[in-house]
Amino acid sequence: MRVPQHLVDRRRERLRSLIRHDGFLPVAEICRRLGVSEATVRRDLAAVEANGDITRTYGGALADYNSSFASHDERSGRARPAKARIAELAVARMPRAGTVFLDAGTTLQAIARVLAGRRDLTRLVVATNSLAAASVLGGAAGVELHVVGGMFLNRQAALMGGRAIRALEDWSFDAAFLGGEGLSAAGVSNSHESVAAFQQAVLARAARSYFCLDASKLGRSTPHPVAGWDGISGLITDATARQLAAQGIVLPAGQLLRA
Amino acid sequence: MRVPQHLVDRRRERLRSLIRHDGFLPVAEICRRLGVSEATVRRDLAAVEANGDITRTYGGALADYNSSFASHDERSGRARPAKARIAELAVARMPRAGTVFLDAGTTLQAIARVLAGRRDLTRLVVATNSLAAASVLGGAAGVELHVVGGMFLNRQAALMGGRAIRALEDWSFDAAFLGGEGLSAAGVSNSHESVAAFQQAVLARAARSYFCLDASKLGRSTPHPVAGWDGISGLITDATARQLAAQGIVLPAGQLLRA
DNA sequence: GCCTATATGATTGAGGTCAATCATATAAAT
DNA sequence: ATTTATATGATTGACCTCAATCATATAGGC
Repeated sequence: MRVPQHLVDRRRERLRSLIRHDGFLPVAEICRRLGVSEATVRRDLAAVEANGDITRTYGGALADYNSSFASHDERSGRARPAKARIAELAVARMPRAGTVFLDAGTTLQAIARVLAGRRDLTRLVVATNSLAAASVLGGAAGVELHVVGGMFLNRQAALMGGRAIRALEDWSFDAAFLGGEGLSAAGVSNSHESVAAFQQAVLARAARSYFCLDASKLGRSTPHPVAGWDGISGLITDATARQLAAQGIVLPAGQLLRA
Repeated sequence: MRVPQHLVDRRRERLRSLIRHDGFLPVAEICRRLGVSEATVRRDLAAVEANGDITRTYGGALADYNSSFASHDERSGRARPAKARIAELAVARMPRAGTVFLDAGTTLQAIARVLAGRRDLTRLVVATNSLAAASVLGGAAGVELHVVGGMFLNRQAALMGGRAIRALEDWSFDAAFLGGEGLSAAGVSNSHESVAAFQQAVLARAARSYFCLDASKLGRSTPHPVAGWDGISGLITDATARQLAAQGIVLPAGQLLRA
């Protein structure tokens, strides 16, 4: 009945990605897809949930980016997940009135959620190419929300491509908040060229720019560079200066904003 | 025990935004926040879910924007509502390859859902200003999805305004499928000027154009006219020719497509 | 003002979900 | 090779969720 550890790990990784892909899955459906019993699914869910990427609900589990319900463990004093702390730091850097850009990605979604909860905004214009961020911010108090049009990329659930870049010509931002997939000595990089090109177009139109990446991106180098460290205003991350230095990333004080 | 209709509507609107904000909420939590019984919450959930913005799960409800889980209610073999029949008629009018535009609104959302289920599309380019339609169509087979950027209007969950109209200059459509709020002898009308202006811009760039409205819009005349009957290719509706004639709407055969 | 339609909360029975416990098979440890 | 640790599935009982039904109060139409 016992199964090798590496198969267990693989199954749990698969579970994690299934949930993140679908947003929500009921336990019965997970059983069917994974071909294991409910008991095992529940145990797996407990294990993956402890890693902080998903949240269990009665009857299933959902990806964390879908829910600020994760906030219930914020109250219960435990260490809040890295993304939430990054999000608060990013929102603190936003003006109460002005124009900002929000990129796509789970970290940016966390930022959108925190931003939607702010009650002191007066006239903040937010532009985004992320449908998820738009959903969260739609109707938020004090926010005028714009979506930058473009071609829908399924993987990122975001709008990209030539039309998106052209749409940016309409804009200039007081501050841009961007995500990324790789974080190395050379700077921030992404795995898709169209994403990198779009982000560069955003950078060109932003007075200030912040990259928001959690520590899991550290050391990963993806093929399409976006920007070097001298081109950006700040890196918002939960990684320590020591961890960053180990990867050859040394930033002047003020440019590194630790969550 | 009975409560005024506008309060019910407001509570349901609040429910919708609560769920969209938090991504997921358990029923018990909704009860607490709305201060009503579980029975009422379940009824509200059923009502809001029918509008297509959220998905119920066992024990709660989650925002639709990420879940491909919304299709379960199509399976249930009940008599399909008028919108679904309108949707199938509209989708039948779409080319398998080409460029089409989808407007915002619940009827168009139904169309998007049917379109996403089609498996015979080869290279259909779909442009929309509706975030809901985009969510549904994201990743659909054979569809290249584009979102027309613009300012987000909370009421319609769609993108409008000058930027949206300017973004249309990039496009020309083989066919456009549009919604509307009023249906009278004069033609189709809407309650918001920016919506009407945007739709007119779409019409100007579409070789063919179809308005898709269910019978509930019959006789309602809203202040901002969009188009007269001579300017459009067809009206797709579940209303009978007799019902239409009673409102002074007489269309030549071929222009009236009855669902 | 009267009547009807309906929004609500309570109740109930059916069915779903969960954590705990246990037996078992087998991967790791020695 | 033997022993130990653990991953699994089945079972059980407690708890939860849900839809249906009903009584009731009141909004909305006449």
